Formats: sequence, C-alpha cells, structure tokens
Amino acid sequence: MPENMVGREDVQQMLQNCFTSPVQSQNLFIHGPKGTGKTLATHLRLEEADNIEDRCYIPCIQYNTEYKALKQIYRCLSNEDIGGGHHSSDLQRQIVEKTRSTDTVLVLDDIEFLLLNNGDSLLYFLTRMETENNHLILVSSQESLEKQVEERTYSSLQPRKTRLESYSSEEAYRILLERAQKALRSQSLQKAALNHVASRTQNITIGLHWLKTAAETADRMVTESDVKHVQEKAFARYAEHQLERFTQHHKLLYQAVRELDVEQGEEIRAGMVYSRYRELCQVYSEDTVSKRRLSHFLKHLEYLQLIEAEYHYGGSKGKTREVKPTSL
DNA sequence: CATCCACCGGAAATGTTGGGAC
DNA sequence: GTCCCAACATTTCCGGTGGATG
Repeated sequence: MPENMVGREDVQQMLQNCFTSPVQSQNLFIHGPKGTGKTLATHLRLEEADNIEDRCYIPCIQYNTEYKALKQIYRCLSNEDIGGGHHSSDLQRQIVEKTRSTDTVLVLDDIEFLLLNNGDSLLYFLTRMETENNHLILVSSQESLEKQVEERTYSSLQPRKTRLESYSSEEAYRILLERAQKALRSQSLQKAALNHVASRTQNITIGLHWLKTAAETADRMVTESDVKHVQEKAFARYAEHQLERFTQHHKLLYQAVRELDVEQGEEIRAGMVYSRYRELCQVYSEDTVSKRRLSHFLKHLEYLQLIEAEYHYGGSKGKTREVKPTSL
C-alpha cells in the first residue's frame, strides 16, 4: 500500500471534509468498480485524521456478520481482545458507551458482503446510536445502497454519495508507472510493456499483479512480449488473491465457471455450474454443499467481479441466471 | 389461456460452538 | 458438570417468475 495517492482528489477532499467537519454526523457512501482506489483513498485519509480519536476500519469480507463486525468495532475502540460468547446487545451497549463523547469514524469496506448475510440490522443500529460526532463511511463495489437496505435505515443514514469511475488508460499508466518505479530497478521496464498492461486493464490491482508476474519471469528487462506472455497467469493470480479469504467451495465453483466457459463458450447457466461443481468435488474428494448455499457463493463471486451474471426472472429460460467469467 | 421451464431467494429448521449461571 | 442460550453455517422447504409453446 503506497504512502500517497495520485488522482481521486475529489474523493480525498470529500473524506477530509467529512473528518474535519465540526458539524454533526456526516455519512459517506463510496462506490465504484474494483481497482479504482476506493479502499486506498479511505485508508490514507483515515490514517491522517488524527484529530479523531476513534477510527475503525472494518473489512466486511472478513467480518461478514453483525456479530463479527460488532466485536471488531469493540476491539478497535477499546484495544482489548474479547472472546466469543457475548450477546450482540451487550456489545452494542458497550459500543454506545465508548463512543458517547468522542468523535468516531467507522469504515465498513465491501459492505455488500455484510448486507448479504445479515441484512441491514448492523447499519440500523449504527445510524441510530445517540453519540456525539459520528461518521460512517460505507465502501462498496455495488451500485445502489438504497436497494440493499431498508427505508428506515437509509433515511437515518442519509449518506453523501460518490462514485469512482474506472481510470482511463492514461491514468492507469501513470499510476502503474509510479508504483513500478518504486518496486523495480530503474531502466528495467519497457514503456511498451507498461503501455500494454494499462491499455488492457484499468483495474489497478490487476495491473499490479500483472506487472509483478511479468517481472518475476523476465530476464533483465520486462518487455512487451514478457507481459503478453504472462497475461493469463497474471489474471489467475489476481483471481486467486481475491479468493484467498473464501472457502474451497468458492474456488471450485469459480473453477467450474471457467471450465465451462472454455469448453463451450456461451450460455452458462447456474444449474450447469452447480453440476460441474459437484463433479469437481468428486475429483478432489471434497464434500459438497447444497444448491441453495452455492447460489449464495455464486453471488460472492459476482460481488468480487470475477464473474458477471445476468438474471432471468422467468421466461423461456426459466428463473435462473446466466453467468460468465470476467477476464482480461 | 394453461402449462412448463429451471432455478431464485425468503423463511424456517437443523446442528454445532462456546459462553455464562447455577 | 449441567443446563440454557445466542450466533452461525448450512440445509430444507417451497412459492414465485414471465416468455414460449400448444
């Protein structure tokens, strides 16, 4: 994670305003595709906001239920570890107590993963806390928060919304160049190589994985052909990295989608993915989970933007979703 | 107009874990 | 120890969807 950030001045300014504003609560909703700097911008501004006593960063992929998130918030506020076995309402009471008279910023990153599990009860609680000066920053790769939470929650949240658009190729080039200059020996990266990467993907995380993979296999200098050569491997690594915190089932499910995509290329529907997953479980002698559960996991893959899904709510195809893996 | 497709996704049930109270 | 209980991951159950087809 770099120490500073190029671009995205508007968002950075917005965050800063939010943190320095002496007026009452101000909540933010930051959304946009993966690899556009949402997490980085939030992180950097959060670190810097030392006028605020309590600052918590909660990655909701990891803390994906109300209880886990509450526990993490408590841990962050009090700096003491706390075992399981407490009731949500206890934690809530203590959190209210701790934040009563201090300024607090809570960042909930990738909040869609929490909302999918628990609905918005955590958000409802957080927006209703009667505390002094309390900021909630919600970060998501999903478009609309309004659709994902109940009205009563949204109305007490009243967030300012901001969307990060994908970088242009030129911006991606500049950002990757700056990072490459720190990571690689000088004169070891061909302009054409970097240009190729930046023109093929504007997701910075993918770009970094790609450059890194190329650099590891390159001889003295990373050339355009080096880069082209590792394209698939680089994307596979990126996907692997995205799935790190998820279960073996997620990985097999993703593998199923990719295999089907290679084999037949078109019209992959959820049912086919599920049966391919079953076959893969046989091969690796893994236990299977139910279709209902897989449907949930498939949604995770969609949130990670490793697959794209198109939903058919009925029609000649029946009620299902059509799925395809994203790639470079 | 009835029926079918094929699975979505909400709701409730199940089984497990790790506390606290006695 | 034993009983009770909340939280959780997962399963079970099933109503619902809208164009195509006869």
